[in-house]
Amino acid sequence: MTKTLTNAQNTLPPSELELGAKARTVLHAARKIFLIHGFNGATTDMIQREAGVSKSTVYAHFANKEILFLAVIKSECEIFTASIDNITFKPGNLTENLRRLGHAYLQIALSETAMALYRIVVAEAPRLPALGHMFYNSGPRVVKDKVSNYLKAAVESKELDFEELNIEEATNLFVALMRSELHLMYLTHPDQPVLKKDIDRLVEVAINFLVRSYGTAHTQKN
Amino acid sequence: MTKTLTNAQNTLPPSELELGAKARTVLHAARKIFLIHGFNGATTDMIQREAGVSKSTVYAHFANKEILFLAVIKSECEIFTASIDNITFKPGNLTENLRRLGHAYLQIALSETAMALYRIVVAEAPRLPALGHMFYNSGPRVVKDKVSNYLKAAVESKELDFEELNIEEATNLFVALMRSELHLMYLTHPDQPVLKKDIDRLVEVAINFLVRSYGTAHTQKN
DNA sequence: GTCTATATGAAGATAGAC
DNA sequence: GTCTATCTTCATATAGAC
Repeated sequence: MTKTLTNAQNTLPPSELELGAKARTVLHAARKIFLIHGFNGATTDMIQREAGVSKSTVYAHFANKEILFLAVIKSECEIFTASIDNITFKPGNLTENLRRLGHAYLQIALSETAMALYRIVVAEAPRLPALGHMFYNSGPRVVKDKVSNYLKAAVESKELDFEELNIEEATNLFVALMRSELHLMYLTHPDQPVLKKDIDRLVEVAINFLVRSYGTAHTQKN
Repeated sequence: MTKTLTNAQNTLPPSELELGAKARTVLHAARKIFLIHGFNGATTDMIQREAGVSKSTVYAHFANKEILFLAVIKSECEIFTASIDNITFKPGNLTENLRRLGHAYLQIALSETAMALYRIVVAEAPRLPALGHMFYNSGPRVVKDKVSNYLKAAVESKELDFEELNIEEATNLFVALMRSELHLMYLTHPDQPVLKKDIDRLVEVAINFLVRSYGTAHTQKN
């Protein structure tokens, strides 16, 4: 009777918080294996072995491989969102805040975990569109809201003026400048380490670009 | 004896041109199946069925699944490069040429095939780094060379002046502006069609952005 | 819930006839 | 080279004891 109050459909993965200790062990093992091997490359055997439990323990908590996979991705997306939410602004000038925004974002987006997640989601999205939407809404969407709010404030305080562009377009441009081409570079060259120096330079170049185009008399250098 | 003149190592996939009719049938079937299902998701059974041949015919021409996969990706990359090479400039003003460059690039990058290829390469790159390098060099690298050459000419003709930026950085910015965020949007929302209107707007916005920042007295509007 | 053992199916790859 | 039939391995998932 009271059972109906919990997850009505067992087609949905359980949320991490409502899991017991053993189930979390399985989830963490699954996270590791899926992020390394992808959905099809990962096997329930690997996960079971990594977790140090038996097969039936896995299936006692997760109906099947796909449900377990979705639980992992959902959990990762939540962590992703949380770390973006943690980005803070130092009250101060435009350039400094854009710099913080850029560094914080790139530190997340270029992390091992985020790139592994990106690889999997982009690969599986055609089969599981919900995955793509979840990822977009937990990551890029959240970043863009953050940037968008900041840019809006900067327009109101007359530090920026986008003229013919609306805020969403301006946001897209700035975020795009930040991520690419470094993101693509690392995605296709997994054997090369992410260099802090490159990130720093990229952020400066992007900020410069933005301020040159849409800074006001207050913020333009020339 | 003369055999040694051909592919010395059978660990390398054969080039498309040196294949017989049946082998090409297999390759084309494999192309379709791999681009839809990815490496692990595709099975040799599917490929065999799609090609309308038997299993041993597949293995007669390609040593194993991975070799066949590499042959497909290599072939796709070559086509990719060729279509980028086809981008031409209309002698005329800066804006018009950037527009041609942008449209041609996005038409390729946002095509079904290119996005399917991107999904697979990005997913498999950690296991097969050579794949990532090949893709980067056949696609993004070629585009960037194209853009780079054009921008260099535009600097020499005093239509653009990048000041503190070198040409490579300027190229990265422009290409990044073009691709993102539309690329990411479509990757994570495979159920949504690519809209010409969005591409057009994106190209205009990016060009405007570039010219505002780095146009000279000749090319600036204000 | 958790284990060991196993059912059941599918995958990659090969044997042997033609 | 190409086919049919098959080998072997490994995958997902379950049965049944504790």
